[in-house]
Amino acid sequence: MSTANAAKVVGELPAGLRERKKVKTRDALSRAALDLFRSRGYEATTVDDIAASIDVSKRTFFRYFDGKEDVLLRFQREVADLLLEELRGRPEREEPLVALRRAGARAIEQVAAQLPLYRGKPMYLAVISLIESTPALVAAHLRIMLDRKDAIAGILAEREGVDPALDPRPRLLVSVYGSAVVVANRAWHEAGAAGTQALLDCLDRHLDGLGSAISGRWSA
Amino acid sequence: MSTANAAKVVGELPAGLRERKKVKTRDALSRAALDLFRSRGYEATTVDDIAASIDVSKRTFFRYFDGKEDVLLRFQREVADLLLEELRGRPEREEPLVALRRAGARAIEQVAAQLPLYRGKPMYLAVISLIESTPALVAAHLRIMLDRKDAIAGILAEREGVDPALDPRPRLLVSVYGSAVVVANRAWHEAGAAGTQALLDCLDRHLDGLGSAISGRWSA
DNA sequence: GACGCTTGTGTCATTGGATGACAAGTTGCG
DNA sequence: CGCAACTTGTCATCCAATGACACAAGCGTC
Repeated sequence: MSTANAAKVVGELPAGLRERKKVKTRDALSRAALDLFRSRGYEATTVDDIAASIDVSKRTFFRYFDGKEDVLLRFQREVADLLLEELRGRPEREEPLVALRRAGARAIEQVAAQLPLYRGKPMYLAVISLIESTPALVAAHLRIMLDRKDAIAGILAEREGVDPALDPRPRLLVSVYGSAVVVANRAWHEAGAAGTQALLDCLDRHLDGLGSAISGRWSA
Repeated sequence: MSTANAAKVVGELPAGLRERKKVKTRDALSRAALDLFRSRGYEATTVDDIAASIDVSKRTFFRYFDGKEDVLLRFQREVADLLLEELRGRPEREEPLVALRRAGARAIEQVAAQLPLYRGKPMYLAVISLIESTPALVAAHLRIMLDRKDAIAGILAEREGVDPALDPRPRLLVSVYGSAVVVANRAWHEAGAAGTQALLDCLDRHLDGLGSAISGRWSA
Protein backbone atom coordinates (compact mmCIF):
# COMPACT_ATOMS: atom_id res chain seq x y z
CA MET A 1 0.00 0.00 0.00
CA SER A 2 2.86 2.32 0.73
CA THR A 3 4.31 1.54 -2.70
CA ALA A 4 1.04 1.41 -4.55
CA ASN A 5 2.06 3.57 -7.45
CA ALA A 6 5.56 2.17 -7.73
CA ALA A 7 4.92 -0.23 -10.58
CA LYS A 8 7.42 1.79 -12.59
CA VAL A 9 10.26 0.99 -10.22
CA VAL A 10 13.05 -1.25 -11.42
CA GLY A 11 13.06 -4.39 -9.34
CA GLU A 12 9.42 -5.19 -9.81
CA LEU A 13 8.17 -8.51 -11.11
CA PRO A 14 5.60 -7.62 -13.74
CA ALA A 15 2.97 -10.34 -13.57
CA GLY A 16 2.22 -11.50 -17.11
CA LEU A 17 3.64 -10.93 -20.55
CA ARG A 18 1.13 -8.20 -21.21
CA GLU A 19 2.31 -6.18 -18.25
CA ARG A 20 5.94 -6.69 -19.13
CA LYS A 21 5.32 -5.42 -22.62
CA LYS A 22 3.63 -2.34 -21.33
CA VAL A 23 6.46 -1.52 -18.96
CA LYS A 24 8.89 -2.00 -21.81
CA THR A 25 6.97 0.27 -24.14
CA ARG A 26 6.62 2.99 -21.54
CA ASP A 27 10.29 2.82 -20.77
CA ALA A 28 11.22 2.87 -24.44
CA LEU A 29 9.05 5.92 -24.97
CA SER A 30 10.63 7.70 -22.02
CA ARG A 31 14.13 7.04 -23.29
CA ALA A 32 13.31 7.91 -26.86
CA ALA A 33 11.76 11.15 -25.70
CA LEU A 34 14.75 11.99 -23.53
CA ASP A 35 17.14 11.26 -26.38
CA LEU A 36 15.26 13.40 -28.84
CA PHE A 37 14.63 16.23 -26.43
CA ARG A 38 18.30 16.37 -25.56
CA SER A 39 19.51 16.32 -29.12
CA ARG A 40 16.90 18.42 -30.92
CA GLY A 41 15.36 20.28 -28.03
CA TYR A 42 11.96 19.89 -26.46
CA GLU A 43 9.93 22.16 -28.72
CA ALA A 44 11.57 20.90 -31.89
CA THR A 45 10.59 17.33 -31.10
CA THR A 46 7.10 16.21 -32.03
CA VAL A 47 5.19 13.44 -30.37
CA ASP A 48 5.16 11.78 -33.75
CA ASP A 49 8.94 11.76 -33.78
CA ILE A 50 9.07 10.08 -30.41
CA ALA A 51 6.50 7.46 -31.30
CA ALA A 52 7.98 6.79 -34.72
CA SER A 53 11.46 6.31 -33.26
CA ILE A 54 10.29 3.21 -31.44
CA ASP A 55 7.73 2.22 -34.06
CA VAL A 56 4.48 2.85 -32.33
CA SER A 57 1.70 5.20 -33.31
CA LYS A 58 1.22 8.65 -31.90
CA ARG A 59 -2.04 7.43 -30.43
CA THR A 60 -0.19 4.86 -28.40
CA PHE A 61 2.06 7.53 -26.98
CA PHE A 62 -0.98 9.35 -25.67
CA ARG A 63 -2.24 6.16 -24.10
CA TYR A 64 0.91 5.90 -22.00
CA PHE A 65 1.32 9.58 -21.20
CA ASP A 66 -1.10 12.39 -20.57
CA GLY A 67 0.81 14.61 -22.94
CA LYS A 68 4.18 15.56 -24.25
CA GLU A 69 5.21 17.15 -20.97
CA ASP A 70 4.12 14.16 -19.00
CA VAL A 71 6.95 11.98 -20.31
CA LEU A 72 9.34 13.96 -18.16
CA LEU A 73 7.10 15.33 -15.50
CA ARG A 74 5.94 12.00 -14.34
CA PHE A 75 9.22 11.68 -12.49
CA GLN A 76 8.60 14.92 -10.70
CA ARG A 77 5.11 13.75 -9.92
CA GLU A 78 6.64 10.65 -8.44
CA VAL A 79 8.92 12.72 -6.22
CA ALA A 80 6.03 14.85 -5.07
CA ASP A 81 3.92 11.81 -4.26
CA LEU A 82 6.76 10.17 -2.39
CA LEU A 83 7.37 13.33 -0.43
CA LEU A 84 3.77 13.29 0.62
CA GLU A 85 4.06 9.72 1.76
CA GLU A 86 7.30 10.31 3.60
CA LEU A 87 5.89 13.37 5.28
CA ARG A 88 3.06 11.37 6.75
CA GLY A 89 5.63 9.14 8.37
CA ARG A 90 7.81 11.84 9.90
CA PRO A 91 7.94 11.85 13.70
CA GLU A 92 5.65 14.35 15.34
CA ARG A 93 8.45 15.97 17.26
CA GLU A 94 10.00 17.50 14.15
CA GLU A 95 9.12 21.05 13.39
CA PRO A 96 7.36 21.69 10.07
CA LEU A 97 10.27 22.78 7.91
CA VAL A 98 12.49 20.03 9.27
CA ALA A 99 9.89 17.38 8.52
CA LEU A 100 9.47 18.79 5.01
CA ARG A 101 13.21 18.80 4.40
CA ARG A 102 13.69 15.25 5.55
CA ALA A 103 10.70 14.00 3.61
CA GLY A 104 11.86 15.81 0.49
CA ALA A 105 15.41 14.51 0.73
CA ARG A 106 14.20 10.97 1.19
CA ALA A 107 11.83 11.27 -1.74
CA ILE A 108 14.61 12.45 -4.02
CA GLU A 109 16.96 9.73 -2.84
CA GLN A 110 14.39 7.06 -3.48
CA VAL A 111 13.45 8.24 -6.92
CA ALA A 112 17.06 8.71 -7.94
CA ALA A 113 17.87 5.24 -6.71
CA GLN A 114 14.83 3.35 -7.93
CA LEU A 115 14.33 4.80 -11.36
CA PRO A 116 16.13 3.28 -14.33
CA LEU A 117 19.51 4.61 -15.34
CA TYR A 118 20.18 6.73 -18.36
CA ARG A 119 23.76 6.78 -19.60
CA GLY A 120 25.06 5.54 -16.29
CA LYS A 121 23.36 8.14 -14.13
CA PRO A 122 19.92 8.07 -12.57
CA MET A 123 17.43 9.07 -15.23
CA TYR A 124 15.89 11.41 -12.73
CA LEU A 125 18.93 13.67 -12.90
CA ALA A 126 18.89 13.82 -16.68
CA VAL A 127 15.26 14.79 -16.47
CA ILE A 128 15.92 17.64 -14.06
CA SER A 129 18.66 18.96 -16.30
CA LEU A 130 16.40 18.88 -19.29
CA ILE A 131 13.60 20.58 -17.41
CA GLU A 132 15.92 23.30 -16.18
CA SER A 133 17.04 24.09 -19.68
CA THR A 134 13.49 24.36 -21.01
CA PRO A 135 11.38 27.23 -19.67
CA ALA A 136 8.12 25.58 -20.65
CA LEU A 137 9.04 22.55 -18.58
CA VAL A 138 10.09 24.57 -15.56
CA ALA A 139 6.64 26.08 -15.61
CA ALA A 140 5.07 22.66 -15.90
CA HIS A 141 7.16 21.50 -12.97
CA LEU A 142 5.83 24.38 -10.91
CA ARG A 143 2.34 23.32 -11.84
CA ILE A 144 2.92 19.82 -10.56
CA MET A 145 4.17 21.04 -7.25
CA LEU A 146 1.22 23.38 -7.13
CA ASP A 147 -1.15 20.45 -7.47
CA ARG A 148 0.39 18.74 -4.47
CA LYS A 149 0.74 21.76 -2.25
CA ASP A 150 -2.70 21.62 -0.73
CA ALA A 151 -2.25 18.05 0.36
CA ILE A 152 1.15 18.77 1.86
CA ALA A 153 -0.09 21.89 3.57
CA GLY A 154 -2.95 19.88 4.97
CA ILE A 155 -0.62 17.38 6.58
CA LEU A 156 1.54 20.10 8.07
CA ALA A 157 -1.51 21.89 9.41
CA GLU A 158 -2.73 18.74 11.03
CA ARG A 159 0.65 17.99 12.56
CA GLU A 160 0.73 21.42 14.13
CA GLY A 161 -2.92 21.57 14.98
CA VAL A 162 -3.74 24.70 13.02
CA ASP A 163 -6.56 25.37 10.60
CA PRO A 164 -5.21 25.58 7.05
CA ALA A 165 -8.16 27.72 6.04
CA LEU A 166 -7.34 30.39 8.58
CA ASP A 167 -3.62 30.15 9.18
CA PRO A 168 -1.57 31.04 6.10
CA ARG A 169 1.56 29.37 7.41
CA PRO A 170 0.99 25.84 6.14
CA ARG A 171 0.51 26.96 2.56
CA LEU A 172 3.22 29.55 2.87
CA LEU A 173 5.76 27.08 4.11
CA VAL A 174 4.97 24.57 1.40
CA SER A 175 5.18 27.24 -1.22
CA VAL A 176 8.43 28.59 0.12
CA TYR A 177 9.88 25.12 0.27
CA GLY A 178 8.87 24.61 -3.33
CA SER A 179 10.61 27.83 -4.25
CA ALA A 180 13.80 26.68 -2.65
CA VAL A 181 13.61 23.37 -4.50
CA VAL A 182 13.22 25.10 -7.83
CA VAL A 183 16.03 27.57 -7.20
CA ALA A 184 18.25 24.77 -5.97
CA ASN A 185 17.51 22.60 -8.98
CA ARG A 186 18.50 25.41 -11.21
CA ALA A 187 21.69 26.16 -9.31
CA TRP A 188 22.61 22.49 -9.42
CA HIS A 189 21.99 22.38 -13.14
CA GLU A 190 24.03 25.49 -13.80
CA ALA A 191 26.84 24.20 -11.65
CA GLY A 192 27.27 21.24 -13.95
CA ALA A 193 24.54 18.86 -12.88
CA ALA A 194 26.75 16.53 -10.88
CA GLY A 195 25.35 13.53 -8.98
CA THR A 196 22.48 12.93 -6.63
CA GLN A 197 24.49 13.91 -3.59
CA ALA A 198 25.44 17.22 -5.17
CA LEU A 199 21.77 17.88 -5.80
CA LEU A 200 20.86 17.13 -2.22
CA ASP A 201 23.70 19.24 -0.89
CA CYS A 202 22.67 22.09 -3.11
CA LEU A 203 19.13 21.83 -1.86
CA ASP A 204 20.33 21.85 1.74
CA ARG A 205 22.41 24.93 1.15
CA HIS A 206 19.45 26.73 -0.30
CA LEU A 207 17.12 25.72 2.49
CA ASP A 208 19.71 26.85 5.00
CA GLY A 209 19.83 30.20 3.28
CA LEU A 210 16.13 30.85 3.53
CA GLY A 211 16.14 32.59 6.87
CA SER A 212 19.04 34.80 5.97
CA ALA A 213 17.50 35.67 2.61
CA ILE A 214 14.27 37.08 3.93
CA SER A 215 15.58 39.03 6.89
CA GLY A 216 17.90 41.99 7.24
CA ARG A 217 20.55 43.05 4.82
CA TRP A 218 23.05 40.82 3.13
CA SER A 219 26.75 41.18 3.67
CA ALA A 220 28.93 41.34 0.62
CA MET B 1 11.16 56.50 -20.74
CA SER B 2 9.88 55.38 -17.39
CA THR B 3 6.42 54.88 -18.88
CA ALA B 4 7.51 53.56 -22.22
CA ASN B 5 5.26 50.53 -22.28
CA ALA B 6 2.25 52.22 -20.75
CA ALA B 7 0.34 52.83 -23.96
CA LYS B 8 -2.38 50.57 -22.58
CA VAL B 9 -3.12 52.90 -19.70
CA VAL B 10 -6.43 54.75 -19.64
CA GLY B 11 -5.80 58.44 -19.92
CA GLU B 12 -3.59 58.29 -22.98
CA LEU B 13 -4.24 60.29 -26.11
CA PRO B 14 -3.87 57.79 -28.93
CA ALA B 15 -2.33 59.73 -31.81
CA GLY B 16 -4.38 58.96 -34.94
CA LEU B 17 -7.54 57.09 -35.78
CA ARG B 18 -5.56 53.99 -36.56
CA GLU B 19 -4.10 53.84 -33.06
CA ARG B 20 -7.46 54.53 -31.47
CA LYS B 21 -9.01 51.68 -33.38
CA LYS B 22 -6.30 49.31 -32.27
CA VAL B 23 -6.71 50.23 -28.64
CA LYS B 24 -10.43 49.74 -28.99
CA THR B 25 -10.07 46.34 -30.59
CA ARG B 26 -7.60 45.15 -28.01
CA ASP B 27 -9.82 46.30 -25.21
CA ALA B 28 -12.87 44.71 -26.80
CA LEU B 29 -11.00 41.44 -27.13
CA SER B 30 -9.90 41.55 -23.49
CA ARG B 31 -13.42 42.16 -22.30
CA ALA B 32 -14.95 39.60 -24.58
CA ALA B 33 -12.42 37.04 -23.40
CA LEU B 34 -13.05 37.87 -19.76
CA ASP B 35 -16.80 37.59 -20.26
CA LEU B 36 -16.58 34.26 -21.98
CA PHE B 37 -14.00 32.82 -19.62
CA ARG B 38 -16.13 33.77 -16.66
CA SER B 39 -19.33 32.34 -18.04
CA ARG B 40 -18.15 29.22 -19.86
CA GLY B 41 -14.78 28.69 -18.27
CA TYR B 42 -11.33 29.16 -19.72
CA GLU B 43 -10.85 25.77 -21.34
CA ALA B 44 -14.35 25.66 -22.75
CA THR B 45 -13.83 28.94 -24.56
CA THR B 46 -12.07 28.86 -27.92
CA VAL B 47 -10.16 31.70 -29.44
CA ASP B 48 -12.65 31.55 -32.27
CA ASP B 49 -15.47 32.24 -29.81
CA ILE B 50 -13.71 35.29 -28.48
CA ALA B 51 -12.92 36.69 -31.89
CA ALA B 52 -16.35 35.93 -33.30
CA SER B 53 -18.07 37.63 -30.38
CA ILE B 54 -16.65 40.97 -31.45
CA ASP B 55 -16.68 40.16 -35.16
CA VAL B 56 -13.02 39.85 -35.95
CA SER B 57 -11.15 36.88 -37.28
CA LYS B 58 -9.21 34.44 -35.15
CA ARG B 59 -6.10 35.59 -36.96
CA THR B 60 -6.64 39.10 -35.69
CA PHE B 61 -6.83 37.85 -32.14
CA PHE B 62 -3.40 36.34 -32.51
CA ARG B 63 -2.09 39.61 -33.86
CA TYR B 64 -3.08 41.35 -30.65
CA PHE B 65 -2.14 38.63 -28.22
CA ASP B 66 0.60 36.05 -28.12
CA GLY B 67 -1.88 33.35 -27.29
CA LYS B 68 -5.03 32.51 -25.43
CA GLU B 69 -3.36 32.87 -22.04
CA ASP B 70 -1.86 36.18 -22.95
CA VAL B 71 -5.22 37.97 -22.90
CA LEU B 72 -5.20 37.69 -19.14
CA LEU B 73 -1.57 37.33 -18.35
CA ARG B 74 -0.57 40.55 -19.94
CA PHE B 75 -1.88 42.27 -16.84
CA GLN B 76 0.35 40.17 -14.66
CA ARG B 77 3.22 40.92 -16.97
CA GLU B 78 2.47 44.57 -16.50
CA VAL B 79 2.60 44.20 -12.73
CA ALA B 80 5.89 42.35 -12.91
CA ASP B 81 7.40 44.97 -15.18
CA LEU B 82 6.20 47.78 -12.97
CA LEU B 83 7.59 46.05 -9.92
CA LEU B 84 10.94 45.90 -11.63
CA GLU B 85 10.79 49.58 -12.39
CA GLU B 86 9.69 50.50 -8.90
CA LEU B 87 12.38 48.36 -7.38
CA ARG B 88 15.07 50.26 -9.22
CA GLY B 89 13.79 53.41 -7.59
CA ARG B 90 13.67 52.17 -4.02
CA PRO B 91 16.03 53.93 -1.61
CA GLU B 92 19.24 52.10 -0.95
CA ARG B 93 18.71 52.08 2.80
CA GLU B 94 15.83 49.62 2.59
CA GLU B 95 16.66 46.02 3.20
CA PRO B 96 15.94 43.61 0.34
CA LEU B 97 12.59 42.20 1.40
CA VAL B 98 11.32 45.64 2.39
CA ALA B 99 12.27 47.11 -0.97
CA LEU B 100 10.57 44.20 -2.72
CA ARG B 101 7.41 44.59 -0.68
CA ARG B 102 7.12 48.30 -1.31
CA ALA B 103 7.87 47.92 -5.00
CA GLY B 104 5.33 45.12 -5.31
CA ALA B 105 2.62 47.01 -3.48
CA ARG B 106 3.13 50.10 -5.61
CA ALA B 107 3.06 48.04 -8.78
CA ILE B 108 -0.25 46.49 -7.83
CA GLU B 109 -1.73 49.82 -6.84
CA GLN B 110 -0.75 51.37 -10.12
CA VAL B 111 -2.06 48.58 -12.27
CA ALA B 112 -5.29 48.37 -10.35
CA ALA B 113 -5.76 52.11 -10.67
CA GLN B 114 -4.66 52.63 -14.25
CA LEU B 115 -6.23 49.70 -16.00
CA PRO B 116 -9.77 49.95 -17.32
CA LEU B 117 -12.65 48.94 -15.12
CA TYR B 118 -14.72 45.81 -15.54
CA ARG B 119 -18.16 45.87 -13.96
CA GLY B 120 -17.21 48.72 -11.70
CA LYS B 121 -14.07 47.17 -10.28
CA PRO B 122 -10.52 47.30 -11.59
CA MET B 123 -10.22 44.76 -14.36
CA TYR B 124 -7.02 43.61 -12.76
CA LEU B 125 -8.95 42.12 -9.85
CA ALA B 126 -11.32 40.23 -12.11
CA VAL B 127 -8.32 38.81 -13.89
CA ILE B 128 -6.72 37.58 -10.68
CA SER B 129 -9.92 35.90 -9.65
CA LEU B 130 -10.20 34.18 -12.97
CA ILE B 131 -6.60 33.08 -12.84
CA GLU B 132 -6.99 31.71 -9.36
CA SER B 133 -9.94 29.59 -10.38
CA THR B 134 -8.13 28.09 -13.36
CA PRO B 135 -5.15 25.84 -12.60
CA ALA B 136 -3.68 26.23 -16.06
CA LEU B 137 -3.60 29.98 -15.61
CA VAL B 138 -2.06 29.83 -12.17
CA ALA B 139 0.76 27.86 -13.73
CA ALA B 140 1.09 30.40 -16.51
CA HIS B 141 1.20 33.14 -13.91
CA LEU B 142 4.04 31.36 -12.18
CA ARG B 143 5.84 31.21 -15.49
CA ILE B 144 5.59 34.95 -15.97
CA MET B 145 7.03 35.61 -12.57
CA LEU B 146 9.73 33.10 -13.33
CA ASP B 147 10.70 35.05 -16.43
CA ARG B 148 11.18 38.19 -14.39
CA LYS B 149 12.91 36.67 -11.43
CA ASP B 150 16.42 36.86 -12.76
CA ALA B 151 16.15 40.55 -13.46
CA ILE B 152 14.70 41.23 -10.02
CA ALA B 153 17.32 39.08 -8.33
CA GLY B 154 19.98 40.96 -10.25
CA ILE B 155 18.81 44.28 -8.92
CA LEU B 156 18.68 43.01 -5.36
CA ALA B 157 22.14 41.51 -5.68
CA GLU B 158 23.51 44.77 -6.93
CA ARG B 159 21.84 46.75 -4.17
CA GLU B 160 23.42 44.50 -1.60
CA GLY B 161 26.71 44.09 -3.35
CA VAL B 162 26.62 40.32 -3.62
CA ASP B 163 27.30 38.11 -6.62
CA PRO B 164 24.03 36.52 -7.82
CA ALA B 165 25.97 33.65 -9.35
CA LEU B 166 27.50 32.65 -6.04
CA ASP B 167 25.08 33.83 -3.40
CA PRO B 168 21.75 32.01 -3.54
CA ARG B 169 19.97 34.63 -1.49
CA PRO B 170 18.91 37.02 -4.26
CA ARG B 171 17.17 34.32 -6.24
CA LEU B 172 15.84 32.71 -3.09
CA LEU B 173 14.30 35.90 -1.85
CA VAL B 174 12.65 36.68 -5.16
CA SER B 175 11.31 33.19 -5.39
CA VAL B 176 10.01 33.25 -1.85
CA TYR B 177 8.40 36.60 -2.43
CA GLY B 178 6.72 35.18 -5.50
CA SER B 179 5.43 32.28 -3.44
CA ALA B 180 3.90 34.62 -0.93
CA VAL B 181 2.23 36.59 -3.71
CA VAL B 182 0.69 33.49 -5.18
CA VAL B 183 -0.52 32.16 -1.85
CA ALA B 184 -1.88 35.57 -0.95
CA ASN B 185 -3.69 35.93 -4.27
CA ARG B 186 -5.35 32.65 -3.68
CA ALA B 187 -6.32 33.44 -0.13
CA TRP B 188 -7.77 36.75 -1.29
CA HIS B 189 -9.73 35.01 -4.00
CA GLU B 190 -11.09 32.39 -1.65
CA ALA B 191 -12.01 35.02 0.88
CA GLY B 192 -14.39 36.60 -1.59
CA ALA B 193 -12.11 38.67 -3.80
CA ALA B 194 -12.88 42.01 -2.24
CA GLY B 195 -11.18 45.22 -3.38
CA THR B 196 -7.66 46.31 -4.09
CA GLN B 197 -7.01 47.24 -0.49
CA ALA B 198 -8.10 43.82 0.69
CA LEU B 199 -5.67 42.26 -1.75
CA LEU B 200 -2.81 44.41 -0.52
CA ASP B 201 -3.68 43.71 3.09
CA CYS B 202 -3.81 40.02 2.40
CA LEU B 203 -0.43 40.18 0.74
CA ASP B 204 1.01 42.03 3.71
CA ARG B 205 -0.35 39.48 6.12
CA HIS B 206 1.25 36.70 4.15
CA LEU B 207 4.57 38.44 3.88
CA ASP B 208 4.49 39.10 7.61
CA GLY B 209 3.91 35.40 8.17
CA LEU B 210 6.94 34.27 6.23
CA GLY B 211 9.40 34.31 9.08
CA SER B 212 7.08 32.50 11.43
CA ALA B 213 6.21 29.92 8.78
CA ILE B 214 9.72 28.72 8.17
CA SER B 215 11.01 28.63 11.70
CA GLY B 216 10.06 26.66 14.78
CA ARG B 217 6.72 25.13 15.52
CA TRP B 218 3.36 26.72 15.07
CA SER B 219 1.04 27.36 17.94
CA ALA B 220 -2.56 26.28 17.55
C1' DG C 1 -9.43 64.94 -53.80
C1' DA C 2 -6.47 61.53 -56.20
C1' DC C 3 -1.93 59.32 -55.62
C1' DG C 4 0.88 56.00 -53.41
C1' DC C 5 2.87 54.12 -49.04
C1' DT C 6 2.20 51.87 -44.81
C1' DT C 7 -0.33 49.07 -41.90
C1' DG C 8 -4.16 46.25 -40.26
C1' DT C 9 -7.44 42.47 -41.52
C1' DG C 10 -9.50 38.33 -43.63
C1' DT C 11 -8.92 33.98 -45.96
C1' DC C 12 -6.50 29.88 -46.66
C1' DA C 13 -3.32 26.38 -45.62
C1' DT C 14 -0.51 23.98 -42.42
C1' DT C 15 1.61 22.17 -38.24
C1' DG C 16 1.30 19.96 -33.91
C1' DG C 17 -0.94 18.53 -29.55
C1' DA C 18 -4.78 15.96 -27.84
C1' DT C 19 -9.06 12.99 -27.88
C1' DG C 20 -12.97 9.93 -29.37
C1' DA C 21 -14.55 5.95 -32.20
C1' DC C 22 -13.92 1.73 -34.24
C1' DA C 23 -11.73 -2.29 -36.30
C1' DA C 24 -7.97 -5.60 -36.06
C1' DG C 25 -4.54 -7.92 -33.55
C1' DT C 26 -2.65 -10.02 -28.81
C1' DT C 27 -2.75 -11.93 -24.50
C1' DG C 28 -4.86 -14.54 -20.77
C1' DC C 29 -7.45 -18.29 -19.34
C1' DG C 30 -10.98 -21.92 -18.88
C1' DC D 1 -9.03 -24.33 -28.91
C1' DG D 2 -11.87 -20.50 -28.42
C1' DC D 3 -13.84 -16.74 -26.01
C1' DA D 4 -13.18 -12.54 -23.22
C1' DA D 5 -10.35 -8.74 -22.04
C1' DC D 6 -7.11 -5.76 -23.44
C1' DT D 7 -3.80 -3.21 -26.64
C1' DT D 8 -2.86 -1.12 -30.81
C1' DG D 9 -3.35 1.32 -35.29
C1' DT D 10 -6.13 4.01 -38.33
C1' DC D 11 -9.18 7.65 -39.09
C1' DA D 12 -11.56 11.71 -38.00
C1' DT D 13 -11.90 15.77 -35.41
C1' DC D 14 -10.94 19.84 -32.48
C1' DC D 15 -8.21 23.53 -31.18
C1' DA D 16 -4.07 26.59 -30.61
C1' DA D 17 -0.75 28.79 -33.30
C1' DT D 18 1.74 30.57 -37.43
C1' DG D 19 3.04 31.76 -42.30
C1' DA D 20 1.55 33.48 -46.93
C1' DC D 21 -1.00 36.40 -49.66
C1' DA D 22 -4.52 39.47 -51.27
C1' DC D 23 -7.42 43.26 -50.03
C1' DA D 24 -8.93 47.27 -47.62
C1' DA D 25 -8.40 51.22 -44.67
C1' DG D 26 -5.66 54.97 -42.64
C1' DC D 27 -2.08 58.38 -43.64
C1' DG D 28 0.77 61.80 -45.86
C1' DT D 29 1.70 64.36 -50.08
C1' DC D 30 1.04 67.05 -54.06
